[in-house]
Amino acid sequence: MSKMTKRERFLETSLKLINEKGFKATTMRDIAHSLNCEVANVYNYIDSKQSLLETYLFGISNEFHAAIDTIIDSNASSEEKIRLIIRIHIDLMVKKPYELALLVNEWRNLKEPKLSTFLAERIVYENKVKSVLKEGMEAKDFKPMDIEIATYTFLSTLRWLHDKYTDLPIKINPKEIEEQISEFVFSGISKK
Amino acid sequence: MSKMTKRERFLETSLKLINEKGFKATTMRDIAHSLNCEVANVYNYIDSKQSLLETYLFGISNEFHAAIDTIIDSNASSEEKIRLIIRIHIDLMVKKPYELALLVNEWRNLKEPKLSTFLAERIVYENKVKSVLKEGMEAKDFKPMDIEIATYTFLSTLRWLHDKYTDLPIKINPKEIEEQISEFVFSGISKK
DNA sequence: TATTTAGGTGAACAAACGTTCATGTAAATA
DNA sequence: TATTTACATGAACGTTTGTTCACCTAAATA
Repeated sequence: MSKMTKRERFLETSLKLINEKGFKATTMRDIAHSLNCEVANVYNYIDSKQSLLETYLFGISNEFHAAIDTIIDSNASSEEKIRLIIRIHIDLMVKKPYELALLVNEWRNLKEPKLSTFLAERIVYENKVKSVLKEGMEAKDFKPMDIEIATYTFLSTLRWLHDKYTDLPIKINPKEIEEQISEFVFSGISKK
Repeated sequence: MSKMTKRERFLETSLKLINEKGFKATTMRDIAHSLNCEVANVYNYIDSKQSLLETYLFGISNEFHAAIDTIIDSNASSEEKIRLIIRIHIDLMVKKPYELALLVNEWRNLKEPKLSTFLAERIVYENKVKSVLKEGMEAKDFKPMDIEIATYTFLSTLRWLHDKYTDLPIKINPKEIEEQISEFVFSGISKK
């Protein structure tokens, strides 16, 4: 399907552009220019600028949900579940760093009612993580913590990845990152 | 100084607006409207929309630098320095949550050469944190870690604060957050 | 009193924006 | 061969944008 290929090339190009300049600052003419065509042509591939953003954001959001659901439904231990959550974040960063960066930086540009849908999905995701931490606390695998603070702090440890991964030409070793972050999350920086 | 008061009221109002809608999405007419005046009047307080952003960003950036310099120049232990860095981040979140949110979300909208200046300052800040972690590793206070990953992971644990603090009407207890995050950073979530 | 200053107005500007339209071409399909 | 399809164009649209201008008013200052 030559259309599919072309459309995907278009999606990839505009994705990088939006990442560099931000969604609002990227104009349809910018996108056209980096594809060596005229503005009007862009509308052969996409309905509107807004739907472009929606495609990216809900696409990557769904991937996160699919991945975490598999983990939660498994019968792994709480610790193992947290390790797996770390892994899927790093996997997705390697496979789709630009989509991930968009997820963090550009969701504000969604309009209602899509914005509310997106935020609701995000809360659901956070709650899934929260449930794993809670489970682990109740099983005494994890220490007693404020569950809200622990959830946000934990998720934050994974939120800088895309930044370094989209910028650097030299890619950091994902396995190394996974080990280092897991170690950080489970036992911190202090020498015991 | 009635001008100072008025100008500060103007700065505060536009700061919140920009946080809600994003810098690009906030128009000068939006700002005027939320001040119950006309657009032209806004230019009595500020040179341009761009300089408005610069004022905020470099203002809060300077505060972070001033604070961390005091810590680094002290003769506290590495662990104590990290604890103090956590504290200043939380202090600033309490005092200036909106400026902090801007620092995280809107720096992309700076234009050259201010953008480069800002990014250079940020790298300097990260390097200051890095030096504390390195110092602690060499003194065997901290475990052996990849210094880059440790720095970014540590700083990330502090980067979600503003989000919750600007949104919620009920403020979380800063002292509690400080303790929880310190515990997370130094010894992780595992029950030892 | 005369004058500077702080605060405020409405209209207008040139530029940039997302989007549409009528039209064209070359290849794939029927 | 006839027709659909994918890809492409340039001009134009209505809006919105940041910013400027000439002008106004009331209070503080000289």
